[in-house]
Amino acid sequence: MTDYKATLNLPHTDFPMKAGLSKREPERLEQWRQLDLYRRIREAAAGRPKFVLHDGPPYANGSIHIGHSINKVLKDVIVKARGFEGFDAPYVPGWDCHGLPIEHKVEQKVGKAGHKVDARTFREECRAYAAEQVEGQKKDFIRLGVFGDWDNPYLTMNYDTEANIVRALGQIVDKGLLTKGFKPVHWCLDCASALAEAEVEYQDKKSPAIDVAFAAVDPADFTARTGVEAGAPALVIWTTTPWTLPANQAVAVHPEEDYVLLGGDQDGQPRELVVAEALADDAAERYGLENVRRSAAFKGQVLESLSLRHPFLDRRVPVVLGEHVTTDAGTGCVHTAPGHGEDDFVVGKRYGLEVDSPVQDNGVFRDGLPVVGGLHVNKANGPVIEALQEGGTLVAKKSITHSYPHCWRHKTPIIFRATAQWFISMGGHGLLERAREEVKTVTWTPDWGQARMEGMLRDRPDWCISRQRTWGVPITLFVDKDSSEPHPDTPRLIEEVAKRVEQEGIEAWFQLDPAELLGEDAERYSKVTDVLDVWFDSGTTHFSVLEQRPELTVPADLYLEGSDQHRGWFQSSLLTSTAMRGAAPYKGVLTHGFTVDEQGRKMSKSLGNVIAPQEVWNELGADILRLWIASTDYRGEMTVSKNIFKQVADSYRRIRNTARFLLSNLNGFDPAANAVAPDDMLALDRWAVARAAQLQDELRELYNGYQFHQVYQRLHNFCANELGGFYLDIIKDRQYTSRGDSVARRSCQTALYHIAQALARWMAPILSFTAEEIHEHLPGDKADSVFLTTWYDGLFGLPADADMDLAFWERIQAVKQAVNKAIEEARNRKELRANLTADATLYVDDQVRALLERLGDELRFVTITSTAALEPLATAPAELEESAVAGLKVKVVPSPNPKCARCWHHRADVGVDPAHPEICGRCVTNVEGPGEERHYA
RNA sequence: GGGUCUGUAGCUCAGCUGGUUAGAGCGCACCCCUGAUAAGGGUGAGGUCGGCCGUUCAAAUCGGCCCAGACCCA
Repeated sequence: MTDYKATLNLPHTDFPMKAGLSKREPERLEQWRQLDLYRRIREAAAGRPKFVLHDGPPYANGSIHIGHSINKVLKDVIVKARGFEGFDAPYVPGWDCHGLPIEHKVEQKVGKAGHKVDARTFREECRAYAAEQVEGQKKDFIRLGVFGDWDNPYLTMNYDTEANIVRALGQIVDKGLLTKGFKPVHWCLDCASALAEAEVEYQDKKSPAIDVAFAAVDPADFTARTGVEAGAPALVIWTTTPWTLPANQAVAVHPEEDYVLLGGDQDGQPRELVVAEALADDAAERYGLENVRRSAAFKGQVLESLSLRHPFLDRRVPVVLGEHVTTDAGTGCVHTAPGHGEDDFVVGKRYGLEVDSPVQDNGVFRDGLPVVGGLHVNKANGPVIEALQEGGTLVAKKSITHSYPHCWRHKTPIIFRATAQWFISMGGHGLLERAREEVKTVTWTPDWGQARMEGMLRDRPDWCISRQRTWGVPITLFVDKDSSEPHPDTPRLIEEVAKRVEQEGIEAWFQLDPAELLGEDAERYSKVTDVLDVWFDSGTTHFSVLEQRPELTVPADLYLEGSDQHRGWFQSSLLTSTAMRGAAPYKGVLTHGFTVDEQGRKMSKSLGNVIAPQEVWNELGADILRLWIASTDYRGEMTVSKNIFKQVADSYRRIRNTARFLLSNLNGFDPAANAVAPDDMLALDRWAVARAAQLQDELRELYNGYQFHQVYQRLHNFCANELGGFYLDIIKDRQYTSRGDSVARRSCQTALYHIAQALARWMAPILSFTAEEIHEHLPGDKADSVFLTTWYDGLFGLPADADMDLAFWERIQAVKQAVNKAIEEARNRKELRANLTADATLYVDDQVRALLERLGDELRFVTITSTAALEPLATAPAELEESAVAGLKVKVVPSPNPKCARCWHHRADVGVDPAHPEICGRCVTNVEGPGEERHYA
């Protein structure tokens, strides 16, 4: 038997089937580094329209987790896709470097500032620690394949950034938006500092729950207001923080709520207690009242300004009205201490109540106070309750477990405490109102982001930006020692300070002798030592980064972060930008969800369902991680598990092998010399290119709309359906058996070349490593990197007058499916094995005949059967069922003809040439004749 | 407890303004190939569209309630 295999053009490529990503990706990174690729891309894109995605700085602490990966990869996909779309899309990564978590880490190492080390040394340690963290995270971000200016990122602790944060504060002061206030803030007793809202978390806590009677000073006044006769009426409040009672200034009731006077005996003593009607039964039971009498109901508003006696202090407090009062629990009468609660503070302001804050920074009550003087708040509940008992004002006492704010670092309960703090006023110059207007100008993705942002801005309180901490950008103000007013020359002073900070960092402020700047005035002013909330640092990067770096612009085109940042960075950025320049710092905001496990639960160490990104790229490769991120709809929760990564790896292989097959069939193809002109290409090949062109349009639209999971779906389906299941299967015969340089084969290679070119770029934003590998294996002249190109412009559609248009080929695919089905049935009946052992007869009506006749003799190459004959539908054997294609029945029988040793088709003309007894006529001409002609497939 | 979301085959996703037997790819089962071979081709089985109640001639698509989950807030 002659070996005809040598006469075939079998596929060959060095592009490996096995990706070996975990090993190859680091090599690729090194190659990119040596190419100085990020800079090369910038050069190539110079002068093109800009697209600025501004990086929200991750906090410089800890190794990166899967959430970081999602965030950075989504950004990278967008930046790269914008590059292919023809934009100059720089990416300057950043880090958030000041703040509490770093202080905590450093405290564990060197002890608290001011105790074991001085503040200056402590800050140096913080700076060193943050720098180290930045390097660690940077290494991982680079490993993910994220392109950016990694040699020159922005750090909020860079001296110039610190200086510009100070300048940003200066602008806020200039606008008159900085105010000093005495307000209740979350106060951590262990931090001895105010906490940002983000630093507070809720946990269950056991607390005493007491009911306390506030007796009316004048029972006659009570009766006059309510029409209820009473000897010694008292309003009852319910509280879980007895220690705040010394600061009580009022009792709040709801104006529209119904209240009643409960009369009865408690342990033999008569009581006359005012509670909300809705809670009266509960209350009576809780108090163990006997012989209960209940008065007619009256509205809360009639009690307004009724004078009450403080339960254990010599103080008279009024009844006030508040919409915040609820009847969910308690009594409907609310203990009000403006120094210890937000609602209380607001009501207190309306009624001119005193903001009493008897607790000092260290959590200890001021000396000399009755009952609690000198006591720590954590030890004050007992004495307060005793005092109530003695005064007979304690009506009930039990213990409850409830959700209570805790410090996210110390995990200890925090308190509300009024302290002197610096605020950015939301009302100043209508800041909040203006910001709400700006929200409307922004494109939110998903669109509900707007509603969420608006909701959060609706009742936004003033922003407390001061922190009594060590590692942060200082609030660089000199305030009058008497009036606490900032120095009248503050704008100039702040710029002076900023210049020094630019040279020496924030230490310049802490070491500054006020006399240097103030001269003789230094006596009258003191330096503020508070530092800024870190949200101010990151919130002003639109100024300290976007406005400073020449390659960036304000507003940015896009901010992209997790959906928690509606309250975080998106908001701090919006507020400061609106305050400083009257406009939002971004044109668009995109948010992604958080990861959950297969049960839909969040990732946490305690649940043990955490997947480390490092593990993923070490085992499967960064491209698999990237593909997972792209394949998941980021708008909702993103489910992640080992199992899902396994599935993603499976689909990765499909895409990779499709590319590999394209490349292997480009063996011996030089596009410059061998490409066939579009008009000379075979119909099927032109169709394949046209489908690719169509797909490219879709993919571009999907990339532009940030719909990456759809990009993935379309890309994968194209590889599996149009290519694997149809085109590539069909062209194998022609590729392998026709003459090496025949039009039939070169036409196909031309199509494969165009598709491979396009495919590498389609996947490049997502599968960056693999795309570069494909690009590397492409024949012909090419750029040093796929990322130095834009979308492939070598694709072309079908001619407008094409006989075989897209609809035609769609019908052909349906016919092929019908044939497949008939073959499969025959195979199951054990009549057939391989497709090419089959002869197919297609019984067709006139319509289908008109369709299929256009392919002439080449129909059998499409059906991949040895013959494909057309017969009238009416002559079909009775037992044949109609196929899924109307007007078509398919009969498949084993071919009676001998198998050609070369092309494996079963043909009657095998041995037609005596010199080649084992092969068919077609193969003879392909082996030593002029070669067969193909027109369609 | 409040705000904003999510819930379609084992998995990842389509299903537009309500209208024939709810689709795709993967996975799975079975078959084929051995000239893409730790690949490739084919056929097939999988769905109470989270649940309940409504509106409607008609709902995965509209409304209400409930359940589960996420983020934010209290």
